Amino acid sequence: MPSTPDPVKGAPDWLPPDSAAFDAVEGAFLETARLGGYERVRTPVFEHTEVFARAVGESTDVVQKEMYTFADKGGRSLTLRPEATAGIVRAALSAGVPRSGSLPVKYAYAGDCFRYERPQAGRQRSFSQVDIEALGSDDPVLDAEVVLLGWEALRRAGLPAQALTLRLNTLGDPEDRPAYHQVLNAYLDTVDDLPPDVQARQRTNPLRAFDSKAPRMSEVMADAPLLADHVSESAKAHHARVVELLEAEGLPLTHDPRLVRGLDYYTRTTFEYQAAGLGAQNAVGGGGRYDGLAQVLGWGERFPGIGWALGVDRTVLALTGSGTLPPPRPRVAVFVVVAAPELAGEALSLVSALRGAGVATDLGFDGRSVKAQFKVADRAGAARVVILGPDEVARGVLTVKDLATGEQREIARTDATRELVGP
RNA sequence: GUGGCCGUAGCUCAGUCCGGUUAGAGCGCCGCGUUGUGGUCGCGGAGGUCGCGGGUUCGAUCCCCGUCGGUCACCCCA
Repeated sequence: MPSTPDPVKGAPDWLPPDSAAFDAVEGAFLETARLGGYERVRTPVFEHTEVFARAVGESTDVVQKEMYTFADKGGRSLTLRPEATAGIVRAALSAGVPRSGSLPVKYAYAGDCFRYERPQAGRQRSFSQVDIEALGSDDPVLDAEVVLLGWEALRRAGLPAQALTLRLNTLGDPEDRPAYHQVLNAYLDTVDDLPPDVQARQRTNPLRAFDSKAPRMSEVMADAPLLADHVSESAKAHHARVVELLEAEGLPLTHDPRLVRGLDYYTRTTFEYQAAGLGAQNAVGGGGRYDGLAQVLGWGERFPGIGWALGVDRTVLALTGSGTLPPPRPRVAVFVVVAAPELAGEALSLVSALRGAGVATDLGFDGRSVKAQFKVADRAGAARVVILGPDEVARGVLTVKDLATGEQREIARTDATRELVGP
């Protein structure tokens, strides 16, 4: 017995009517980016593995256990992107953008990313996000703009403000890290029952101790020295300016000194948007500044940047949970009922002419009864049905029925496009 | 990678605890009630290897073991 293949674990399909919600959310995000002057970029879904290993960081979970890495037939190690920023920055560097254009450049991106994780509510192995990246400026005004745009994008997608939380933190500069790591490790060494995973991270990236959700660790970390208290004066001033600007805009900021993102490239400003009604995975978006990323990727000079990623799937989920999904639009405006099978060719010509005039139009197939075709028209959400039968053809007319009112009239065949355009 | 819960019609589920002749419901789908007319209503119909494999039994959707899949959570992130 032949059997159809199952979908790949964690790789969701989007079919109607759900796909309409997906498009609406992605569209709202991209439109917000466009209004902010961000231009669309596309980069490949795979990169050389080292792009992510270096950018995201060897010590991260993403690189250590979540990447789809494979060798191509030329023996290159390639990886399906687990996130978009690294590839976009790499593309900008490949094109010599730091030396060629007026800065900052503003990029927007939409597409799928891939991480090998156990799926759960709001988390899939193949997921879709929209990113914006502003490259080539370390102006705190830019930080504020980016954070603000993310908020507006989520609002435009339909999430009510009261369902959203915005968490903000600063991670300082890379140069601030070694001294702080010493302070933090000294503190952690005073704790005698550290969980093994935290002990392991102490060497590679002690900041990740803040990530641990072990009950014991929440007590421990409550008293831990905070990075925000050990950053340079310029980073502090930068953060203060960002906060000042965002508060002036009335954004409901939550200061979270323990917000440590799981990607190593973040510096200074980091933030996360959380939505209600999502289950355990409640972040619908996040981002931050990554002033050291270009250099990690081998660029010889400083090339700062900042951006966010918003989860499309997760936002659809949040909208579903809060019952604020917009109703899907009708599939077509006009439906042509073919009252006799031999008129199918004539019907196709009519449909084609209507489409040419910008009217979304479908027609009946399979020689089904007029009654059955009307049902299809109704389900398609058509406002009007055009009946094409032997009688109409003989007299050079069309019968047009308004499905909402039930009114029916005849029009001349030659007037079809003019009569059927519009409401 | 670890753990809880769950796999019965296209979908949502009942039945399984106390194994027993043709496995049910609602929705959806198809047709009929109009000889060319939808949404309501009525009637009829199609559709199921009860996830898969093995075991116990006279007999398994039901009990046992294994396996695969789904789901939620941990870890972590969008």
